[in-house]
Amino acid sequence: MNKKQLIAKLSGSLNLSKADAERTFDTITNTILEALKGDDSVKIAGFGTYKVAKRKARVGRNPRTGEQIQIAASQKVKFLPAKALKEVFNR
Amino acid sequence: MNKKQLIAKLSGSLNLSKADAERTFDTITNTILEALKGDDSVKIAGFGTYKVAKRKARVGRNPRTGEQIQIAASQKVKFLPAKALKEVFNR
DNA sequence: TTACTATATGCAAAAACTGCATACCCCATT
DNA sequence: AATGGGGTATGCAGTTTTTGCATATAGTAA
Repeated sequence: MNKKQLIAKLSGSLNLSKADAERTFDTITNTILEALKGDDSVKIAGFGTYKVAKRKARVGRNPRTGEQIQIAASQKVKFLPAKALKEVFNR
Repeated sequence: MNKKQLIAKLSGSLNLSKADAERTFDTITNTILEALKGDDSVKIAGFGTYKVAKRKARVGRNPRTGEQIQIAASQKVKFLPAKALKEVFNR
């Protein structure tokens, strides 16, 4: 399912125009992003937690040439599924 | 930030009551979950992709006792941040 | 059409996972 | 509003899993 299809579904179940559904959706993702930018994690009960994970610098490799490359430290957004979410998929 | 705080923020920016903001939010997460249950991944451009990752059974270990343990196969929801999302945190 | 995303490659090192106790913070119920 | 219970974070070690490097292409999405 892609974003367009998701918006279409939401438009139906939320009884909103597609444009409004999309605005609503974007507002939510942006709010989550803003919180994460402020170095805060976002916990959503029954769904999961978004947090910014810091990754250390390390040695990588160019798969084409085999050449070693230094990879800088970085950050990425991690999503940890809530317990309830795991259970849905493990029964 | 927890769900309650997120809902409060959304209530403001979406100009909805907190109850409506929560219903809207829950509808979205449920829609995503339903899609994932159907073994589908959910791609949201500019944000990320949710997908169900299947993990094979394997041998683990109790870190306290060192004892070997059989770990059953399982599934978990994985979130892969979109390119744009990574860039936000790596500049 | 333009932009993004998945894939595929080899490989080193980071990170996740396991059980379990403790501490803590939410959340729902009283 | 207060309280109890439950989910979640943490730390531990060792093995498994994931990550992410360059880059072109194919497929998909905006």
